[in-house]
Amino acid sequence: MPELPEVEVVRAGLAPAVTGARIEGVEVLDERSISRHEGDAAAFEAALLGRRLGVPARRGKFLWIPLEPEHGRQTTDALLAPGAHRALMAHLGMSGQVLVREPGAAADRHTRIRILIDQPQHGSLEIRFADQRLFGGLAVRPLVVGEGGGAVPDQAAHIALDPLEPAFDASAVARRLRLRRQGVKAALLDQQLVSGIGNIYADEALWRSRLHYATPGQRLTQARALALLADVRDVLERALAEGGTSFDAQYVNVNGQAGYFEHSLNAYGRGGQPCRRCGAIMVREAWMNRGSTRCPRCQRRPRGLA
DNA sequence: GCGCGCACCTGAATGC
DNA sequence: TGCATTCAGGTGCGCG
Repeated sequence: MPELPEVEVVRAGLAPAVTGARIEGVEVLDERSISRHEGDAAAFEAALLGRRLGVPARRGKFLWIPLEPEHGRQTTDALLAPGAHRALMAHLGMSGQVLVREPGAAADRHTRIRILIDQPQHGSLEIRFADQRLFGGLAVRPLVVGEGGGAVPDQAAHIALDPLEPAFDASAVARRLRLRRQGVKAALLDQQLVSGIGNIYADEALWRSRLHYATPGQRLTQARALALLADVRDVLERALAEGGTSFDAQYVNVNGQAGYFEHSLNAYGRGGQPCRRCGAIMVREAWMNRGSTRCPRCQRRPRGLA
């Protein structure tokens, strides 16, 4: 599942291939993959055709490529003031992939959108958005001022800074976390508190911090909350260094290659296996319509919780 | 405002 | 062998 490290690997892979490129063709094969776009496939294609792409950017699990300003072109987008900037926004959802291929390369399974570009250094390339479960998608969205002051697509304006952004204020996030009555795992997955964390890295960070997922944020000291956020950052950085996690082959980089962090996972997907710290058998429990894996010895349920 | 449950969606795995 | 069911989970929305 693509979380922050996987999306960052995709962003970094896209940067040399798309920066400065001109869009020569757009083909929407499945309109469900542009459900976040306001308009039909024809409108999506018209919004991109002939535009030049800027440097890909990311916040949490949202990825976008700014479209360079249109000089002398009249916009028909009611959301957009004349001269304002827009971006091609991507969210990978559960199974989205952004692939860079040579034109005419063999078909990729579940390809939903094809974008043909001409890049000054690399010539003609095809960007493919493939998505099995259709939770992800592409959209052309106006850029607005997001948290921290930078430009983000309007649909990501509510998304908090992620732990790898220079402006991320761990002390402030820890204070907000400690106001929550909800369990720490639910808080970590709240993209309006801290972005980029999904089920895999939440389980990994909680294992490192020896915290049960249901521990209320209110029960954490500031030091414990800061230590948890440090563990979150550490696990994200390590996963990024290993090219991300390709647990069920739903994530690959822009060249279609899997990451290696699956081999370094200590919690997610290890139910029934011994804890790498204490040897107790890890348990996988139903939690919030998902699964959550923990060590019953290292990550005990807090006293007083059902 | 917060916390929780649910719909969306497909294909692999499992059960009968 | 074939059909039905279960499971995976990020996001947005509705309800209490």
